[in-house]
Amino acid sequence: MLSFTEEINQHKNSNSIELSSLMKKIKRQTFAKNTILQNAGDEKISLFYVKRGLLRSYTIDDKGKEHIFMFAPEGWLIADGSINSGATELFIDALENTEVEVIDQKDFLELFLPFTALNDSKRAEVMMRRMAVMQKRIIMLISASAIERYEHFTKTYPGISQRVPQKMIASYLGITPEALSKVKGTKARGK
Amino acid sequence: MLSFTEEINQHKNSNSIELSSLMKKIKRQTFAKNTILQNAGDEKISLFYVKRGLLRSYTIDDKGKEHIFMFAPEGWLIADGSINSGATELFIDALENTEVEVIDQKDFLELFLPFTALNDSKRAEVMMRRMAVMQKRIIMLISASAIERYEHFTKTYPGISQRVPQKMIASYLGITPEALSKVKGTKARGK
DNA sequence: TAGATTTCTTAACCTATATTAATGCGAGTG
DNA sequence: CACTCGCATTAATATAGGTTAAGAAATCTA
Repeated sequence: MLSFTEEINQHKNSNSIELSSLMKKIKRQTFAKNTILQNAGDEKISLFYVKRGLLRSYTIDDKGKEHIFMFAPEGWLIADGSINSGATELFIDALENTEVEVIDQKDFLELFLPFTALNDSKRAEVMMRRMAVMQKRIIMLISASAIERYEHFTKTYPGISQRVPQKMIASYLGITPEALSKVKGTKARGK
Repeated sequence: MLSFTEEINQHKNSNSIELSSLMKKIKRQTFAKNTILQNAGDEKISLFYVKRGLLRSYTIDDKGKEHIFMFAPEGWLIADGSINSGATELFIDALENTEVEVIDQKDFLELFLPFTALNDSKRAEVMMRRMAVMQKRIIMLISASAIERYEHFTKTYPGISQRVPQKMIASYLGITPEALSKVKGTKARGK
């Protein structure tokens, strides 16, 4: 996927006033490892495009347990999809020193999307691809065993298993770190 | 949500030639209970708007087991979100005698979306709402117990638990019918 | 580098859910 | 109405994964 600024630069045809005012809405920021970019309950929803590094989004349940919703390595877009009560439900933080482009959800919807050529069927396609990924994950979660989930993860995020702690992968899969460790061990030994 | 035709009728401002050619793309059909509307592997992806009745979408795994992805009662839109290899991955069938409006995905993307006023930020909002629902379900699946999942289901589909067999609800939740029966029983007795 | 801290692994034990099977109920069909 | 057949329930048993705990390995930090 292209970053926000790259996407905009593809459409220089438009007048430069509109273009530069949109460009001002996009901030480039760097965050140190372990920095929190968004807290659940924040009223401003932002979209982050990862240029370098690694982010994750997650919830914390009543018992204080984290549940990772997604990871976002280079080239990924990450944001809280929830729009209830206008506030966010997910935390987003940096698992590595990370460089991002940021845009407000409001600006994204009102300025960015209408500006780019994506405001035709291509834009719907991008979102449908995203929904396809979620559909696959839901089906996996209702049907697959721990080891099958792990294998699904490695396909979805190639090369990421070396960059994040296993306990976070377990959290993403909806199992405990101990269960993941066990299941990986027995699988390796079984070969 | 509005049906396809209702959506179109909101935009009579456009010229009537374009409007009537679009209208021709939308078919109204009725399907008897237990009829299959779409098989996994079908090359034509259709979108179904349910005017009356009840549909569901589901996969069948290697062991022949069904996994229900979603239900679609009156007012819901149902379609296979997967776009891999241009073919569908889900089955869609009728749980009741059902009346729908149907449109091809291709026509939906190329004609319907550009036609309606939804081709601005509103359209993105509709899809974001959909993604928010999926986000909630994923978080529920990685974090909630059987009974919590059931309660989440009754909130998502109020009034539907009386219209579908329990074993299908169990399938939607990713648990066995026996487990759902037990868990409901102990909960009722526990009160 | 040493020490502290976090993460991973292993193991013993526990619990929720799966599996299998038997029974009874209810809806659909002749 | 009688006969299926699919569905729900219950129970006995099995198992995957959870919990707890402790030590080993890796990573961070001074």
